[in-house]
Amino acid sequence: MNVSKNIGIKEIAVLANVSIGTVDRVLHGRTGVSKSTKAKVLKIIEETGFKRNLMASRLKLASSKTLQIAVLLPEIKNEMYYWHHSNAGIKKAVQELNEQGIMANYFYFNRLDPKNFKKSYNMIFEHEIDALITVPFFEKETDELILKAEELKLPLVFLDSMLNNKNKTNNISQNSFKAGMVAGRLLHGLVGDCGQYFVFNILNKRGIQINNQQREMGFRAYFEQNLKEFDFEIHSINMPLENKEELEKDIQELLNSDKTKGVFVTNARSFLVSDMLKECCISNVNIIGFDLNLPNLERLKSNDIKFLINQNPEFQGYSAIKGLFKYLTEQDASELNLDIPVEIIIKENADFSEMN
Amino acid sequence: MNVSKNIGIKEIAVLANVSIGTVDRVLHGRTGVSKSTKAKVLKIIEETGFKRNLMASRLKLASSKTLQIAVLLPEIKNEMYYWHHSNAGIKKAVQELNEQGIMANYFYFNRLDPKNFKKSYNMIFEHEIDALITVPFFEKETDELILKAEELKLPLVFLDSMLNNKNKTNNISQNSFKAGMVAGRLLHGLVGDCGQYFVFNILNKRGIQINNQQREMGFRAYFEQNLKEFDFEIHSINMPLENKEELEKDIQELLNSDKTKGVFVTNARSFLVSDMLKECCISNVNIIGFDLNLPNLERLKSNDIKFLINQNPEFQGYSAIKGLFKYLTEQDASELNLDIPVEIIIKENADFSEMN
DNA sequence: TCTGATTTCGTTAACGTTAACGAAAATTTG
DNA sequence: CAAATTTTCGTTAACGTTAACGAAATCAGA
Repeated sequence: MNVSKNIGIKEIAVLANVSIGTVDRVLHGRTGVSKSTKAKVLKIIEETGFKRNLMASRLKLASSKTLQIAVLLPEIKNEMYYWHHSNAGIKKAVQELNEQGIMANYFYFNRLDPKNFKKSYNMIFEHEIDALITVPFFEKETDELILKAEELKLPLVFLDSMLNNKNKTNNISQNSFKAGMVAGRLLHGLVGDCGQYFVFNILNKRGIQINNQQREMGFRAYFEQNLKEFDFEIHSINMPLENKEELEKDIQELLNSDKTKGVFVTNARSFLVSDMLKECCISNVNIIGFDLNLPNLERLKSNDIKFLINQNPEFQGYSAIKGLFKYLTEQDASELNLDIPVEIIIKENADFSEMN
Repeated sequence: MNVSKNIGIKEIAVLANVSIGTVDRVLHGRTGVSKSTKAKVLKIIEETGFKRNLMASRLKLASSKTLQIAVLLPEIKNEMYYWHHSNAGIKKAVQELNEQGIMANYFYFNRLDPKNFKKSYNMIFEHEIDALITVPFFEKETDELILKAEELKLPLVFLDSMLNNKNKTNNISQNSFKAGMVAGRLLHGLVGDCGQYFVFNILNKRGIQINNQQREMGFRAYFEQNLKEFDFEIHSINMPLENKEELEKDIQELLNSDKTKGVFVTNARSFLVSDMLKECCISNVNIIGFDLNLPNLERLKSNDIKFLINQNPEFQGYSAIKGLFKYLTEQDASELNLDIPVEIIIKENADFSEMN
């Protein structure tokens, strides 16, 4: 059992023949140290593999300055809503790091109003913050935000990216294309080569999302890559949230056959599709959708939905805070980009405890 | 933006009209404080909701005593082997907590020799350790270990539990029955009601494991619960690792039909079954197995295995260290029992980066 | 060469917790 | 009731890092 005491700033100072103050100065790249002594200290640090003790560092610093993380998310209407989970993860991480001096400040924007998003982040910039966590909802406004953050040298992390950011930014999100591929294989396994396939894109007032497009592309890519003789069609159905009655006729026509049917719902509302198809008396249908919201979980439990894909929003939020903290305290940005696994949920491995 | 400074031991001392030394004494339940002052301090602590600053605590304590965690795992033969991943998770957590004063000491036992397991943990007990992480491989010896650890008041965490521990202990492991249920649904989805089902239990010198039995039970339970008219058979095949040639004949006979076949391999060697069936020219077969070892991943990539269930050994090891640290530093045992999710892996959401 | 400005650097008091040390108070003993 | 014990409690120096403060050394200008 080796017991190697970690080397500290004091030892470095002795070895380099300087004071701890000087070591601290070079560690933080502060001014006031000559080139030669800087080199000397750096050499010793290199040789000894010294890493500063973060816990001592945070103990000292947390008392004078707590890191302020701004969080800008869509308005949360419903306790069980998707963003509620992102928030929960953020809160959990902040709780864990609380004594180390970090705080989250929550802001919300109207999910249908780009202007409001812009106004919100401009308002945030008037406060003194150290980083911003948000969501790339609106293409143009997001680009502007990226530029502005760069200008202000403000770390920026996006959750649930729906945009192909041209500028490289920090993204913690699931690869939607990959998720579509997963959905493809799962549905294909259930439905087989002789079935019918449908992609349901549910449209809200903002139209179809890039995320959903990517998911559909991945879904189609699965079939193209895995079935040489691809002689059956995948129907895309764009379903507006309102006046879906007129759609129901088309659906009756399209889906009313004896064939096994596979339905891929590219967003979180697969329960709506499930209910609609049930109402239309469509049978022999296998549905796969996204996100573990309450109504989806109910349909999973009742076997009306076969698969759900989890984006783990709680983990996304949690990771964003942890990653930012690491970046702000260690200048280590490695945890600011995360590819959230495509988690496959069925009735047997689902956690229904939130339903009770 | 509220900025609430955390209350400290000093404030408690002032409020209770005692010195910080006394506050520290009641915080640690040490002797030397009268009943009345103890009550007084406790009351203030309660009222203020004071939580001691762990980072300051660890800063002080890490210098005088680093926590020693003993890790006793089966001998690791192969870099890619299952236990290698447990080890990697343990190492990662220890790395993260290094400066807070924690160390892991690794020990290995012969996987086929219960005596050696016992000898190993007895040897470990001669060292000064603060906790032990191990694996419940052998029923009798594990029970003895549990008793001994209780006696020594030594925290004990089991990874990959294969035993129904009568004594309550700390387990970080996947629910094997549930995993079997998951396998049941996934295979049933692919194979349907008209197929044939097989459970392969691969036997090594130690015979069949309780884990594997539980998995089979879960698998069968799925079908019993979900198919009212359950008129087809699930064949169990016990396959010894050596002289499997004689088995091949039986298998030829059993599996040689046009029907779609579903094969559930209850341990990590599904690649062996896959290869064997291929050799026997059995077609139309769907295999599901456990663990993301290299040969399994290769068969997943080549579509010879359809599903793999991940037990996330790395996460298990990681969580064991983190949980023990929390317990040893905060007396909070809540993270010492973990139900590892049944993670479903298919070709599209697998991480093949370790194959390269 | 002397003054003043500037750069370089060492000293020190914190951050909140811990526990050793010893002083004071309370209790027991003869 | 004084001496000896025992119990209760306050003081203090750490843990490793930070940054303010000011001293010493170097440099610039006349």
